[in-house]
Amino acid sequence: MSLSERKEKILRAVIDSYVDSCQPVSSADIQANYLSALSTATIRNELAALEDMGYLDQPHTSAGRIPTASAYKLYVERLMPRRELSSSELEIVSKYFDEKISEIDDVLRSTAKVISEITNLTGVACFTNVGEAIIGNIRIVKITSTLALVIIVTDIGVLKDATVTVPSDVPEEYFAKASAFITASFGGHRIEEVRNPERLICEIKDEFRDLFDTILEVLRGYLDDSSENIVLEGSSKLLKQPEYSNVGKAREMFEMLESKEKLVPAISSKGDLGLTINISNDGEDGSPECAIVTANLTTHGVNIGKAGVIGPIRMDYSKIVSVLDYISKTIEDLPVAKKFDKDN
Amino acid sequence: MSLSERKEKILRAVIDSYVDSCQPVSSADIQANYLSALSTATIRNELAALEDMGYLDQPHTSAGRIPTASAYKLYVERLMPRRELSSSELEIVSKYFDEKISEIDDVLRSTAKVISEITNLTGVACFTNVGEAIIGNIRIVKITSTLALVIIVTDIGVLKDATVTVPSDVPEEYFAKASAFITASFGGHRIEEVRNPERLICEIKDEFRDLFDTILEVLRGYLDDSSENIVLEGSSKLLKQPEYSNVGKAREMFEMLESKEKLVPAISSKGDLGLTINISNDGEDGSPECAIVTANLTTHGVNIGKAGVIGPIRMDYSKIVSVLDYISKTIEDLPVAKKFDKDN
DNA sequence: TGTTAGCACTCTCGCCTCACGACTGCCAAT
DNA sequence: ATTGGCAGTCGTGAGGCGAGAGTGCTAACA
Repeated sequence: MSLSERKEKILRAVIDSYVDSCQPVSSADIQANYLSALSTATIRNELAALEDMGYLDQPHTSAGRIPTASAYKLYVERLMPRRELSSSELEIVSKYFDEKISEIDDVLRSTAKVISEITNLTGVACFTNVGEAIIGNIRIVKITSTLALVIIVTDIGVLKDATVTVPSDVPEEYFAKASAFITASFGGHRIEEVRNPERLICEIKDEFRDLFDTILEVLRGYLDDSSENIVLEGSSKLLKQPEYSNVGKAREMFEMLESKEKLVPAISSKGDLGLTINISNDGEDGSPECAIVTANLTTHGVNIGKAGVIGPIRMDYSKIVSVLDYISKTIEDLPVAKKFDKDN
Repeated sequence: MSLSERKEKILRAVIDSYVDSCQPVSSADIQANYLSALSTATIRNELAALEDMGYLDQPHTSAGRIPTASAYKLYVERLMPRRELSSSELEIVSKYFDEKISEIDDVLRSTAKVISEITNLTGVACFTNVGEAIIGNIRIVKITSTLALVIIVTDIGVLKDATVTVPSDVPEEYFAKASAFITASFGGHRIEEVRNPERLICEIKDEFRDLFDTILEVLRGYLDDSSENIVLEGSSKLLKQPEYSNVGKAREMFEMLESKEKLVPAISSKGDLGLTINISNDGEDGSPECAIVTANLTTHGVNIGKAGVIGPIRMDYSKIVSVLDYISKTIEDLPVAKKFDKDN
């Protein structure tokens, strides 16, 4: 079903105004601020038609209109203007990305912070499913008489290392040899392949058997708690939004943000698109009424994760999409990204 | 100023009742639920006296009494009962600590979770000021042609490691020698001593000069962002407390929780006591009206950090102190703690 | 046929009032 | 010193009312 140009203009006006003020939009508002060439009566007729088509809602007879979820979807797909970032927004981005960033964790954190600061909503960033990372190099380093550190280098960077206990009488040279063997076994494989370890290597030397199993366990550990890898910034900003001035709604929202179990699927849904917009109406699955917009992050072509924004359904999609686009590009070219080259 | 036994009983009743219900407590309430032997008139007289002494407040003439901050202080010091944990509470603790915990991060996270779950408030845990950690062993490990990992082992565990860029032509053997030299230079010193590096060593071999400076920079990095080391769990639980049913108050609170700059001093104040109770009244320094109770965490005698609870001033101090006590003891004996022994 | 002015109608919101009831403080009796 | 009784205070919630916002509809007009 396609809309006349005038209907599109009016619908856009309703959305823009409502996003800005969170107040139902009246025909007079539209005339005063967006389309002064039309009379309020004409606008009213069009509003009534748009309501029939399912794009608008009316809280009660003597109130203005508010956009429905379908209206937002249409807005994102066809109606919204593509913006450039303002200079103050560009400044915020460079504030966080110009300073030296030395760890991939910092990339995620800065990304989430920038998003939050520019949009005044909650910024979120997470690693790609760590199971898909390709193992490059595994080093076991003895650090005390009974402890060793397992360092796993992958195409998306160095994983958070794990400590393992080892017998105190193992000489350091052993670990050098073991590292080489282990790297030979796992190198080039995706982490999730450890679920079927028998495919990894034909024969395991007996002397490395224990260590091999330990490393397997460590790798499985990464598969289990991908939850650790979510960064949230600016959750408190949600409390500034009128949608959550009701404490009950606010609590639903914060409970979702806190429970990674709910958050992970919400963020990673619809995997591979460049941009995902996920508008969830209240009640359908216990999740609060909110919208999540995420973009994939890549550096030099390697997918490292996702970043986006969480907020009420009423948000400035135009601005958000621009910001996410710009940040994606910024990260694509980040100098720090060199460290993720597969030159190991 | 000392209170008669009856005044103490009444004050305790007021606090217990108010903590439970968040409603002003009337003389009739006290008679019905705590002290049926006394008449309401007598209780009223005592209440008036306690109000004169500054322990109680009256929101308005026809309301009951609520405890003041001094009342809570007195309660914690002398009035409150010392409890044992209930069996369901003990179950929660063992749920989080019986499963294998392999990293110090996990200790903090579990601690915060347990506290939050038992108290229904926000649990917090953090490392001791990392500057006081004593360096044991520093290893530099080459992981790609241009990147190396700096692993710093201290008496409180392995620090989150840092990646540094290195010239691609440096042979691996160099790092082994360098690690030995660097360890010799820094070993046994507290991290904060790097502020005056000239005291650390008399002469630096030229070949290690660059690396030495890099490590200095890495160590200084830890001093700067101690903020990373705070774990919060269950912030959303605060929204269940009537104190924060007003969104404005809730936002103040969440903004504090989000800004490590405000949170760190609040948690680490009054350093060395076994238990610190910090009741901050609204407005005095921009921080929200809340109370923070923290305990020191040690394992096998080594101080590793702090843990506690953040919530409204009206909280069940008796329960909280018991929980913190019990958790402290649990962590003191955690098997995982062995890895912090200074045997390196 | 599309657009517009005018008007009656609807519904929310804030305001006011008022009566209820929760507690207290005080006084007089024990 | 304690207690019952009672008058007094004050917050709270219900109900009513008027203003104002915004609509839908109708009739006129291009």
